[in-house]
Amino acid sequence: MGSGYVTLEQVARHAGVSLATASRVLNGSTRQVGRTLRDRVTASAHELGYLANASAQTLARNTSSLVGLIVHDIADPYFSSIASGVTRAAEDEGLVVVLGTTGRTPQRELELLSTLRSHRARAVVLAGSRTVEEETTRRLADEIATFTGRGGRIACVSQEGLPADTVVPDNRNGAAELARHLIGLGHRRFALLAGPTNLRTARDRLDGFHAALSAAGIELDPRNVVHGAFTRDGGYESTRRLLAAGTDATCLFAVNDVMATGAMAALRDAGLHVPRDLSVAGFDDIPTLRDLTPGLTTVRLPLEWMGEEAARLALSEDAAEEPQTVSVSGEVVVRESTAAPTAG
Amino acid sequence: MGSGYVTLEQVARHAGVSLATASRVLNGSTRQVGRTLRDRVTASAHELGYLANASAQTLARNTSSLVGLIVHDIADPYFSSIASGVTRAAEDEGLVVVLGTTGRTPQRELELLSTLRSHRARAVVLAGSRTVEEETTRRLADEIATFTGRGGRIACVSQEGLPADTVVPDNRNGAAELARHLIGLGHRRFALLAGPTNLRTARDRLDGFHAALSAAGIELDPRNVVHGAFTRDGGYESTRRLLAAGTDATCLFAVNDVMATGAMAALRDAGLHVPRDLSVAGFDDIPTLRDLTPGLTTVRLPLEWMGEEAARLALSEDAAEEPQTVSVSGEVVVRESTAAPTAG
DNA sequence: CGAACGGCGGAAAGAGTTTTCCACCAGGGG
DNA sequence: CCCCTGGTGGAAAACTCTTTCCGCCGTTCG
Repeated sequence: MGSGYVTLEQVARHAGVSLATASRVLNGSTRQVGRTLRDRVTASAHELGYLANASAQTLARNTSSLVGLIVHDIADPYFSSIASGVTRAAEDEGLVVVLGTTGRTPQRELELLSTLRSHRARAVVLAGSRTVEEETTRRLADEIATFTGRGGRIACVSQEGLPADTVVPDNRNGAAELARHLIGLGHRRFALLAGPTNLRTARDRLDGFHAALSAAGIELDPRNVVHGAFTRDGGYESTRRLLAAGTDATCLFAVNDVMATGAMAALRDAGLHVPRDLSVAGFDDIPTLRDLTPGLTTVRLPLEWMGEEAARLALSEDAAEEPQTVSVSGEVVVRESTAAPTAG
Repeated sequence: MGSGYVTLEQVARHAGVSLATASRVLNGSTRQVGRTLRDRVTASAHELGYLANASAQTLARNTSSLVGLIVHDIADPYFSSIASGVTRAAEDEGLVVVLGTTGRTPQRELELLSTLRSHRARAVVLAGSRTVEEETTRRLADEIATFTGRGGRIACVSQEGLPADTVVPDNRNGAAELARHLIGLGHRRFALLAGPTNLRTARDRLDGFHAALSAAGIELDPRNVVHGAFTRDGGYESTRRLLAAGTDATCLFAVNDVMATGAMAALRDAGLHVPRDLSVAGFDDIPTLRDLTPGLTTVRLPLEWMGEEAARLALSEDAAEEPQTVSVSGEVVVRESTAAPTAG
C-alpha cells in the first residue's frame, strides 16, 4: 500500500525473522544480534531496497534528527555565512537542517519556532539580531522556554539576553577599537550610518563607537547620525540623506558591511572619492565583499565559525543549567577605504 | 510521559470528545463537526497548549510538509539567492525547507536525496550544475527515479538531462550574446576563465561564447583558455596562471561572477587596470557583487526567481507525464569593467 | 546435578495521529 | 407508522517503528 515503500515488516518477513530483530539489525544499536540472522536481515534489506521511515522513527524514539536554523534572510551574505557553519556542524553529526526565514518579522520567528517544535526538532539555532522591544523579546523568550521545557535545545547567534546559549560578537569593543584606529588616522568629525533604531546589534556597535569617541574627547554632531534599514539599500539611502543635508565629516562608519557597501555606491554616484573625500568603514567583514574597491576597512567576525559554534552549543549533550555565552571578538581589518583626512 | 508534550488524546479527554472529533477539529478538514463540540475542542487545545506532532501526522497521512533543497555551498551567493527563492515559495505553501549541502560531492548528493526520501519529503529542489560524468549522472538519475517512483517530486535548477522538471538558464545563448557585445566593442583576442572541465554549466557557457567568436571569424588561442575551480579563488588563481604565462588578450571572460571577481583581484594585484589594460566580464549578475568597482559586465540571471520557479514546479500537483523544462534567458548587463580595447 | 546466569530471539505494547467504518438521531416520503 | 437519508459522533484499525518484557537455550558455579 504505502505508495511503494518497503517497510521493516516486509524485510523481517523476507528474512524470516521478527520485527524486533530486523529493527535491531538495521537501526537500533543497543542489542546484539547473532551473525546468521544479522546477515540474513541486511541481505533482505538490501535486496528489497529498504529505507527506514524517519517519521516513524521520530515518533517511536521521541527524538528527531532535525536541527532548526532561523535567519532573517538567507540571501544576505551575513546569514548565509552563518548558515554555512551551522549546516557543516549539523551534517557532521548526521543531522538534517531545517531552514526558516523570518523576513525580519518577529511574528514569523515565533511561528517557525512553533513549527520546529511540532517536528520535535532536537535543536535550533536562532541567528539574527533582536530588536530592543520588550514585548516581542518577551514572547520569544516564552517560546524558547516552552521549547527547551520540552527537551529541545536552543542557541542564539548575536542575541544576548535570551534564555539560551549564545554566541555573541563583542560589538561594542569591536566598534570601539575601530573608532580608535580611525581617530589614530587623524579623523575628528565622524558620520554614522546607524541602522534601525530598535536593532540591538546596531545600537551596540553605535554605542561602542560613540564611547571611544567620547573617551578621546570627540563630540559627535547629532546631524551626522542617520538611521535607516540594515541593508545595502538602506546604506545607500542613508548616505544620500546625509549628503543632501550636508556634512562636515571626514569619516563615515556604517554599522555593517552591506550598509557600507551602499554608502560607497552612494558616494561614488555623488562623485566623491573614497578615501580621499571621505573615509568609509564597516563591520562584519563579509567574505563576498572583500573584493570591493577600495577594500573596505571593517571589523572581522568569524561568521562561519560562529554558526558552527552555535550549532555545537545547541547540540552539546551536557545541558548546563545556566545558559552559556560565548563571546567572540572582532578584529579590525584595515583596507584602502580609510585614510588620513585630507588637510583642510 | 512524552517529555511534557500535550497529545491529542489529552485534548479530547479534556473536551469530553473522542479522538476522532478532536482530530477533525484541529487538523483534518474533510468532515464537519458541530458548533458546540468544535468550540469545546479548540478551547481545550488552546488551554492545554496543544501542538500537533508532525511526525505522527506524517506517518498517518503518509505525506510530509518537508521540501528538500540541495545546494553545493550555501555561502556561495549564487546558491543563497536560489535558496531565497525556494524558501519563499515553500513557506508560502506552509511547507518547511530542509537544507542540504553537498560540498560538490556527488556521493553526498545521493545521500541527501536518500535522507530526504526517508523523511518522506514531498518535493526536492536540486540546485547546482551537474558534472558531465556519465556514471554519477546515471546514479543520480536512478535515485531521482526512486524518489519520484515513491510519490515524491523533484525539480532541478540548471541541470538539464535528468528525469525531472528543470529550470535551466540559457547559458549558451547568454554567453554568445555577451561575446557579441564584446566583439562589438572591438575585442578580437579573448582569454577565458573556463572553470572546471567537467562542469556542465561551465562548458555550456564556454561553448556559447566560443560559438559566437567562431561565427565572427575569431580564433581562440588555446593558451588563453585556462581551467580552474568555479570559485573566487579559482578565478584568482587561474588569472595569475594566465598572466604568468603571458597573454595577448584584451578581454577576459570568466564563466561566472565569482571567478570574475577573483580575476579582477588578481589583475589589480598585478598592477593592471580594468578595463584599460584588460576588459573583464562574468556571468550570473550576483546581487552582492553589483557594487564591485569597476562594475562587472555580466549576464543577468534571475536567480531568486529561478529558485521560486523550481519550487513551484516541484510543488505543482498536476504531475505532467513528461518532465517540463523552463528555459530562462540571461540579459547582458553592461557595466564599467568592459570597454573598447586600447589601440595597439 | 540442580540452579543461577548470560545471550539472543520474539511477542506485544506503545509512540500520536488519521481515517474508515459503524451507530445514532432527526426528519421526510410512502 | 416505517424506512430511508443525511449529518454527526465514536470505536478501532492503520501507519511504521522502537523497546520492554518474557522465554528459551546452553554454561558455569556451588
